[in-house]
Amino acid sequence: MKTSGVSHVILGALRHGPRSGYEIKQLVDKSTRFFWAASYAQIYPELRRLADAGLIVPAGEPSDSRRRVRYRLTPAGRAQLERWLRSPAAGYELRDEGLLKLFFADAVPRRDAHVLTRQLQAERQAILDRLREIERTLPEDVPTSHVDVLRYGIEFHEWVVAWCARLADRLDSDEGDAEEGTSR
Amino acid sequence: MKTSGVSHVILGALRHGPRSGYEIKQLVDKSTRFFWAASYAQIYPELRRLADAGLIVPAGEPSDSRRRVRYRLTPAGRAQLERWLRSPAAGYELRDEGLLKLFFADAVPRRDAHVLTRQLQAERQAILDRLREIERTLPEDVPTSHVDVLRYGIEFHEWVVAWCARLADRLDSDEGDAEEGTSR
DNA sequence: CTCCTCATGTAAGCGGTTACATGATTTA
DNA sequence: TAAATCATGTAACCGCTTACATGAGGAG
Repeated sequence: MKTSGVSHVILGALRHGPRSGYEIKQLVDKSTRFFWAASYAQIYPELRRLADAGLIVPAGEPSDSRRRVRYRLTPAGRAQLERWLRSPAAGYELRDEGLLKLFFADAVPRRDAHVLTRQLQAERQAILDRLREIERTLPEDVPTSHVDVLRYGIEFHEWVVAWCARLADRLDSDEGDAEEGTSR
Repeated sequence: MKTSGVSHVILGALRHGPRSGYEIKQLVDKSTRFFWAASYAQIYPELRRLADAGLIVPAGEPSDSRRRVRYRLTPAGRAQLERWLRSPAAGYELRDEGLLKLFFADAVPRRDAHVLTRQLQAERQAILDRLREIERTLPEDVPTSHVDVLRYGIEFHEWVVAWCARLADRLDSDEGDAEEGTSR
């Protein structure tokens, strides 16, 4: 079976015990969403495919009167997860409208570019705040690998906010130069 | 007309003079690709739509014996570009397989997690090298806004590489602890 | 009894990539 | 004259989002 994208999220989410599609979605929204999102419309059909391929099976556990199907990894599923983790490829895709605007910022007066930068800074600051909130309310039993990645997010956003501030200051101090357009 | 995504790239690419679809694609591949990619299959149809909407027009310039259509911004097109640049929204989307692997890294022994981190570091270092090469070979007349964004890319990747190195060192020094699985 | 959360799903559509098709012009 | 590059385009497909549908169980 060709695993890719959602498959790895699901396989990974099941690595420490059975989870349902709903629970996986919750996990994703609380954690991987920032660098790898997934929706129900991806998760549920993919659970089917993974089950058909024998990588996961419904865990026949005692149901607590909730209609719900939890899946667990089969040996084949765990092997697949480990194979993926050990494989070298690790693509990277970004769509950052803020950077795109900054890139074309010389189409508007310096003033506006300055405002633009401050807006970007504020947005990233808001994300940073949310990440810090997540860190504060982190349960005890969370794996270190999760903490590592969360710290990545926090420290990255700290860096971005500082970078925006630096750029904004520069755009501010140079004020008085030629307006409009050619800011080179 | 509903402008979004490619529209802004095109409008932005035309802000300093007429460009053809081919030239826009080249510009994208050399610069915005890292934070906003675009393919021919997006660019050419979008040029049509923008022209139909009156935001751009074919620049009837003296052709240098090349079959080619360059477009330039109409006043409406420039207004649209500036409106977008001044609008507050600036979405952000990331798909980072490296982080996803790190997130699930406690499914393999510490050794493998260490290797994984080093691989990630090497990949990001390679991107960093390419960005530095671009910076070295930057033409004179490039707008400062482009330089700013390139510097962002370079400094960001410097930060990432350092972060990976730190994590890898930690995974290395703790060696001797419990293998396999529960790395907390 | 009502509302909220739990829980599983699907249809339609959008944004994007990949692969292909075509031909002109320049360079070796 | 062959190969590379310039130049414009499209069809098929894929991954993903949005919106909707349905119903059960728990909370007030």
